[in-house]
Amino acid sequence: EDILLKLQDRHEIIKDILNYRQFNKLKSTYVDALPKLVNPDTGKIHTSFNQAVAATGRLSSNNPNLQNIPIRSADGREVRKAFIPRSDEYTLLAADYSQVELRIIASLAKDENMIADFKAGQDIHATTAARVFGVKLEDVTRDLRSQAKAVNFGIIYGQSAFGLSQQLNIKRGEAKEIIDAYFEKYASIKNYMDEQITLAKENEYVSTILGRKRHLADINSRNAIVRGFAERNAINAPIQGSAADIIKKAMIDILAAMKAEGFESRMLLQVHDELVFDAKKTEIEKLSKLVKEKMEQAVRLEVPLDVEIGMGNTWLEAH
DNA sequence: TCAATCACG
DNA sequence: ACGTACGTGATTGAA
Repeated sequence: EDILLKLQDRHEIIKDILNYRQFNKLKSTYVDALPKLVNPDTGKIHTSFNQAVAATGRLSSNNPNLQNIPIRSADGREVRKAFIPRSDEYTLLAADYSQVELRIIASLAKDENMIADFKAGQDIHATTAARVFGVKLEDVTRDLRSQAKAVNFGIIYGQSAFGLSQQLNIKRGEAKEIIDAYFEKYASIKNYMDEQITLAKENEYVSTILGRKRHLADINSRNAIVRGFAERNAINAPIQGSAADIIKKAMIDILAAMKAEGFESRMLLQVHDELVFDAKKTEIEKLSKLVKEKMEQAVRLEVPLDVEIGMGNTWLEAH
């Protein structure tokens, strides 16, 4: 798909190929498959959540996977509208962590610039653009913000100048300049990343904030390619895994409180940084407050955690 | 059984 | 010179 997108101007058939593939995916994986999975006894689709599959400590979902229901494309969003509350006495409530992985890296790295921006409630991709491109916050264009966003995401995964250049369709030299500027402005993040790799090489594992380990057997490999993968895992796993720790603790705290206080609402789904509830309308106010509080207070970081709550008659509307 | 593809965070 | 951004699951079609 990446390659076809880059070649789109070179032949008129490319858009049709991509379009066909998109519809084929939506039809086979969701539109045709999901209705067959409705349990006749409950009238609902029931998924499984796996606790010991993902190497970082995330949950995964299968039979069917309800963690990859479409949302990015307009046609895909039609599928999401099919997910609705149990009855008209209920509504769907979605609670999302905002920028949780960037908050975690800011906190773990103790990066004063990024911590200050999160504490001030700033638009983090915009402030990154201002710092990296050396412009005033009010002069950050849509394009600069979008580039800064790509860098922020790339950093979490240990992306190289080559990877960023491919992502942004720019020259490798330009990508290198952007990354150099980033690490100049966010020096603590560079230090943190180097530290994780050093720790990994010493211990053959890295750890999350709540102590989960990811073993990295290949971290001292003499094969540079194999080692490179392990080094990117050493950077990413503590971040992705700490986010998983945080939402898991929040889920436990929420469930305990809901039980103690006799809620009829139900926790339905977890999608990595989001929880979805079938919320009894009479409980909405109490439930939103409870969920937001438990998610934001699950752990104490150097920056506040921020949770956005939405409600609606479909899963799409709840966002 | 495996690779390719593409849906999500 | 090498390859180049992390983590998943479902579907399809060839081997």
